Amino acid sequence: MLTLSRQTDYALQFVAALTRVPEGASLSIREFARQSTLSSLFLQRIAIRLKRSGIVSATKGSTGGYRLARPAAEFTVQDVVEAIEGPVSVTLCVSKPGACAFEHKCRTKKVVSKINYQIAQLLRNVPLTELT
Amino acid sequence: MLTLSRQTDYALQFVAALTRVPEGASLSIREFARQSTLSSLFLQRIAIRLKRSGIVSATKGSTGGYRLARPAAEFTVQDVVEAIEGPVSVTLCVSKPGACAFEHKCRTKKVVSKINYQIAQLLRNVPLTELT
DNA sequence: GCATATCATACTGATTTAGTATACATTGCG
DNA sequence: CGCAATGTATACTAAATCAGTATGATATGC
Repeated sequence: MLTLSRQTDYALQFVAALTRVPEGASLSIREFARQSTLSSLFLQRIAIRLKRSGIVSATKGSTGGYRLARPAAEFTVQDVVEAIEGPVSVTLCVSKPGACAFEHKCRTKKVVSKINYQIAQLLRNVPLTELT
Repeated sequence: MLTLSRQTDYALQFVAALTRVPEGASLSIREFARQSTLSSLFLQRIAIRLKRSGIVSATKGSTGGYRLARPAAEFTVQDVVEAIEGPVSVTLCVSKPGACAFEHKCRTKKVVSKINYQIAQLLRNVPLTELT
């Protein structure tokens, strides 16, 4: 339905909060959950995906938490979306060539691919600094 | 997941075929299903939505079928998407103000709204003539 | 009258997604 | 050391969405 999953939505909220964390400090899931009234259990899975994608880094222990792995200006909304949902793919045929039996005589694929590319590009033009 | 439903995909295929129907002629669901190997039952629901949105018009009877309600240049991909899925809404808060309890202290809404608008605008820039 | 269209509604099964539960591992600090 | 706070991992459940099907009604041309 051309909509971002709630996980991605929450991920953006979380990352937005991280852009405000001072250098050297960190933000724990519990603390962010308290601020945002989102489920901390749910946020955990999201944070881990962000970590695996290299957007945030984490430290364990009682004073630990998450912080951006690099300055906010170096990441874009596209990075966050891709970390949670995988590559933008408006239709199946864009991401999985051969998945559609009708592909060889399909007249819309070219246009759809172009739209897909433009949407990804659009997301790439929004750096995380805009979320602050 | 930022993806179009299969219904929308099929709707675009169908509309693309309609752009090639000569003035005065029409294309039946059955005939199009034969060409495209898509389910004709499934296509029916889609065609009806397109009709309700004024994109296509229909005539019943044995020589009936569908045709574009106006020239292809006057419709865009956005019209088709909206006919099937409703207004583009990247997150809930864009289409239903008040649905999110966190809305008043949300830091991402502004950016997300902008992205939403840009995506809709992008789709509006693709006339159906490009599907031919 | 019959074949071929569109139109309307309802149902089912599969897939995805949100959200929860539980256990484990690491770190800081008294 | 021992405890509390943190992240990490996996598995599960319930709700929502979506694809696809079935059936019947209504209109039209020949």
